[in-house]
Amino acid sequence: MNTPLNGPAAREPAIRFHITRGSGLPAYRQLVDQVRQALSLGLLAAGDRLPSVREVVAEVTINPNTVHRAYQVLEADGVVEARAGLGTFVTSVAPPSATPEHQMELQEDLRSWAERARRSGMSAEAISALIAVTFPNPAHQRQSSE
Amino acid sequence: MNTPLNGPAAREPAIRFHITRGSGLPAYRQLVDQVRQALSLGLLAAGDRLPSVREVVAEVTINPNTVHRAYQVLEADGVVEARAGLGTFVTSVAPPSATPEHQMELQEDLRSWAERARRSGMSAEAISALIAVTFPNPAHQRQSSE
Amino acid sequence: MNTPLNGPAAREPAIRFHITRGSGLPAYRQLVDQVRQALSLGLLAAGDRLPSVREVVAEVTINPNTVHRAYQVLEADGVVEARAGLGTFVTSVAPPSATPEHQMELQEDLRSWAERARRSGMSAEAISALIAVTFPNPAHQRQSSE
Amino acid sequence: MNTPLNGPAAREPAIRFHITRGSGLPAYRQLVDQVRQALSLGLLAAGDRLPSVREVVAEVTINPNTVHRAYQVLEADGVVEARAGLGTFVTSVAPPSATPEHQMELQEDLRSWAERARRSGMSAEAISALIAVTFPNPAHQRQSSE
DNA sequence: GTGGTCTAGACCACC
DNA sequence: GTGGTCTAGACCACT
Repeated sequence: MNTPLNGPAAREPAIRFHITRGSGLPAYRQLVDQVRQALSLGLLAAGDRLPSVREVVAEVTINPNTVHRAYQVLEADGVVEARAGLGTFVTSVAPPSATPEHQMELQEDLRSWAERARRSGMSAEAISALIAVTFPNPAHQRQSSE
Repeated sequence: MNTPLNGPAAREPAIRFHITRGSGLPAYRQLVDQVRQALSLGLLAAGDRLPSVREVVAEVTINPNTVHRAYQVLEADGVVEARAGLGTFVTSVAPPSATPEHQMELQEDLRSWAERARRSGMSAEAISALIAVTFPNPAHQRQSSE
Repeated sequence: MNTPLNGPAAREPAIRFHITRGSGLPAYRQLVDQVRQALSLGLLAAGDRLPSVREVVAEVTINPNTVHRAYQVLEADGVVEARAGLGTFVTSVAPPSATPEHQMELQEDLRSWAERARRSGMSAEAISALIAVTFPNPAHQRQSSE
Repeated sequence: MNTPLNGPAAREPAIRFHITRGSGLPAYRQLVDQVRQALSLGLLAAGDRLPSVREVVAEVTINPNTVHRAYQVLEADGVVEARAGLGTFVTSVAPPSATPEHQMELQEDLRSWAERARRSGMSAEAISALIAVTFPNPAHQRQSSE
């Protein structure tokens, strides 16, 4: 759990969003996916507060309605809960994963794998493609409603 | 060229498509991405013929217009060339990549990496998330053309 | 920019389209050509907003999809940029051309040339044909993109 | 009239075709238009023989059926007449136009006009656009069936 | 048979 | 309101 204290605006958000415009993925969906990813990696835990709509808008240049919609989807899926005047809070418990240390280790292994691939002549596109081919149906491709 | 033999209708298509409905990615975009991925992995080469629109339709249950749209995007990007009455052909040369053997080796390494991750307690979602976090802006997220 | 004043809905579109049904040229292509012509004549400049799809539909009696297709081609060629909820905007800078006054002068010369041709017995068809023969490959006959 | 002699294959064709692939205009339509233009300029006259389908195919890389179709359209419009074993011959009389000398003079004037336009900074595209704007509905944009 | 264009209409995402 | 995607189906052009 990530220091779940009280007081409305007292701490900085537990997650920072980013939108990739070029991708075909709708913006609201990118936000939803990022929350879910952070959850499954333990970067976000029950009780954590999502940044307010305004904070997100200030950060990523997006329409407030779009952020709001993403939060609604997450709430409908039972992942977060909006509390009037306080903000939006994670409610679902993160599924057990590897320890943060182990995850970092795995991430390092993945990076060095990519480095090897690049040294053997593969472009960034090719490496991406190889990953896509190896894991044909990644988890982020599911529908909403868990 | 990959399969330069036989008469026009004698050889099977150089690529087979698949659509993931649940993903937020538009179907036509998935087709486009799959062609580009195949190209960057050397699975598709200049001169190869893409399956006809009708063949794709028969295979993946999608509207002909949607397939056509994907092919149009690829043509606008200079990746393929459509010739009425003949079909749609790859024109762009694949950038040099690793040898097929080396690619298979790398793919095997990637699979065993994922296996290790899973054994250390990570769910498929978590593994996907870890990959997404490690490679923030994969190549397939670019916009078309300039 | 041509008309940089006023609020969003206050100014009239920077270009008006017209479709010639009888010509063999596809409608979407006529729209594309008209935008590019206006651009090369300086009638349209970076920042200008094209009429919305619905506006065009109301003006020329054409299917929204066809207009959309034209705008898509222009976007793929980097000429315009579509922003959902806002409209479609010219992005490419017009190449330097003659001054508007000079262009009007040249146009006047061209008109009087045609008048002379007509007085010497040539029909409108013949004059058209003479122009076509004199400029065999006009710019509007190019393919899109690379 | 352009030396209308006899004997099937004895003289060279009175017109040479060219196809612009990039243009949206269908190939058959380009052939039709070229015949009509030549006619209205007096380059083709009643009795002249069009090149045979084979000759056209050898010249412009096009499917025989497409050439055939163009000739059929012209025949349906009463412009030409196919005579079995002999070829296709122009039947319609050319409308009166300017004398060849006068036409050449006018063409020269047009060329020098374009030269002036170019010297004042206009690109080839801009010149094309200016012509298109000045003559909004050129004759070649009519439907078939005179 | 191939690709290409157009219409019609529904539904989604974004501002 | 804006643009974007998809379906359905008709018709055309080309080989």
